Amino acid sequence: MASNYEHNENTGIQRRLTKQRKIILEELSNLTSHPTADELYQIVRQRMPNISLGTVYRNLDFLAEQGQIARIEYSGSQMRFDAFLDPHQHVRCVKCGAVGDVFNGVKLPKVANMDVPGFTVTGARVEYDGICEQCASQNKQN
Amino acid sequence: MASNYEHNENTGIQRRLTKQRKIILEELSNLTSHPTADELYQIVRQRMPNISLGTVYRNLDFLAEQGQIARIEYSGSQMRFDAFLDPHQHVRCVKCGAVGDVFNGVKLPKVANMDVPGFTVTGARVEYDGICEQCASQNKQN
DNA sequence: AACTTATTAGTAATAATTATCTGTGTTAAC
DNA sequence: GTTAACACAGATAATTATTACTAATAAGTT
Repeated sequence: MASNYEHNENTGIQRRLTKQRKIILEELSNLTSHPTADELYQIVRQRMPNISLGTVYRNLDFLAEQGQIARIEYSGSQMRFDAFLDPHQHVRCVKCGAVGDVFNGVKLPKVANMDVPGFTVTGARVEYDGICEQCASQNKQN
Repeated sequence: MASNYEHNENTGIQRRLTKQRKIILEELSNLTSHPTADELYQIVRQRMPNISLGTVYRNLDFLAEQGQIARIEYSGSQMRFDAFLDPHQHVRCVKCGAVGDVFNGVKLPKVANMDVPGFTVTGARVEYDGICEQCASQNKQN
């Protein structure tokens, strides 16, 4: 039953499992919608009305740092978060920004030895663009 | 001397090739650095001190809309612009955000017929992460 | 229970971008 | 050539997403 938060070996800083952190992780885990910080804030608020948006941001940062959740930094848009960690890729609706999972995506080859003048390439990812069902049906949604 | 305006067939709106627009496109074309709007603003200012940042943004938007330049909307970072239109991909330095060109990148297969529940996939792109030479040598630059 | 200090709520600050507004220069119509 | 229409400029204000600051609180240890 040991806590995950007892000690960070690197920094020596003791991390605490606060109610807020617990609820944020719980609620994110219940979602498949890849919410933004603010969207998750609205949800968490229902269980904990006084929580602040800053706390949500801070904990999402922390959890991403710990590798417990993943940041989805999709091109030119707001940051989104995902508690599902199995390797997969993402599509984004170019109309509304909704993000979906792609499990049968393109497999990228090893990229570490690529010859790119001026850069040492360390990684790569594929981003898909698309239209979500909702936007496809309602042909003029934002 | 041809008239200095363009007629947009789609909108019927008459567009003007202003000094500002001309210089913005010229200076961007001279750069291989994929500048941000503000970086380009600083450069254009040397030729036209009274130009405003808003004008740079407005014209970059316009030029991108017309397909004369490309927007580089790299994950979770500031927008950058590129006047070089031949198909290529980009690396971004994870330390300083600098963007470089990748010409020998992964070729993505056609993606339009992918089966992704809830989405119609229309396109895809590869984003590379890396470290630029400068950051690699000075091991503690931002 | 007392103590230490990481974390919180609340708020202010920052950064990037977009919108507004008024004046000006070009263009098209007379 | 005048004039009316209007795209665009510069200046500035507003917005949006995110981060920083601070005093009070509470998690985890002793």
